[in-house]
Amino acid sequence: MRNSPDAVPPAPGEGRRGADGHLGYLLRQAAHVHRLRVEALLSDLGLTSAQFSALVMLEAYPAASGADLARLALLTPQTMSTIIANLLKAGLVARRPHAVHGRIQQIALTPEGEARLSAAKARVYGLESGLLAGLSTDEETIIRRWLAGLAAGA
Amino acid sequence: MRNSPDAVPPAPGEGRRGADGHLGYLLRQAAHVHRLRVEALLSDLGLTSAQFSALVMLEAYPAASGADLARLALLTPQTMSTIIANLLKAGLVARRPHAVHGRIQQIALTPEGEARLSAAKARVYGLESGLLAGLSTDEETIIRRWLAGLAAGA
DNA sequence: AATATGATATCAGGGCTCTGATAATGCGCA
DNA sequence: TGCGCATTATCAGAGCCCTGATATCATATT
Repeated sequence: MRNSPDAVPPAPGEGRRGADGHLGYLLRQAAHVHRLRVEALLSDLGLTSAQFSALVMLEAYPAASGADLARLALLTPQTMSTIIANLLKAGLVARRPHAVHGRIQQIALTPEGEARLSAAKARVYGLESGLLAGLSTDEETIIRRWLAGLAAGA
Repeated sequence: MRNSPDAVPPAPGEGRRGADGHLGYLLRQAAHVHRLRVEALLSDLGLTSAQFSALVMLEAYPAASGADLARLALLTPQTMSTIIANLLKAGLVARRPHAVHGRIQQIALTPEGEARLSAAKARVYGLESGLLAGLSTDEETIIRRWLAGLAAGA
């Protein structure tokens, strides 16, 4: 503490803030730090982490609706709607009404969106190797299974 | 997809959304799902995940300043400031000026804040065991080390 | 055919998180 | 003494994420 020299906080990596802290707390911090890294990497492309995820999904599932994307990302339709709105404003995606279902708006990448996504993927996926640094394949498998189980609601 | 039967998305846990997806993506989803669980658990106490974290730190480091708490949580002072503002509004913490340093505001739990925190901790730490379900101690150590390394900026 | 149900989209509002900018305080050094 | 630097707090603005409520459209039920 800067203001109370009698209660010195441990540095990250020490005490309960380190590997013996609460697992939920560690998970939160790790995801937070990783998200900050991704956003720093993408900031000059004018993309946020959430926008990048949406573009990746849109590339994999073209002509998806907002509700489709929300389901894929485990987000609410309202949240996805604001992300899409920002991508629309930036001209990275476009919408057109569904040919049959009058209410549905299909969303697609624009050429500019594809270009931006391509540049972003090269950078972000470069972080992936850093995430694996120092891990054996067995360890990687353990971690992957644990994370996937959590994400699937286990 | 509900609107395009020709492009069926995998369920969570299948395909690239499962354990063979991108590690950064898995990390994000896992932390997201866990945060939702914590907030569902705490909603009737009127606490968010961020507020709970702040209260835990305040209990461990009494009379910390907003800047201190921000450092502990790896958040910006501005972010911590809004969290504190909401805790103040709810009467769970109180502030008083530092005895020597005129600018610093020291923050402390109120009795109501302590009571609320105590109830919340019992619930949240109960989730911890679920996070460990099916893991050997070796596996747990691997996961802990990986998360802590990431959070520490490795 | 009329109604009920479910899916989609959107409005409103609140909390979390960031960046950028501003102001006040305390400390070190010329 | 006085100036500059670091720290603290705060204002402003933007994006993400949630809950709750509403309106539109499609389909299934009666």
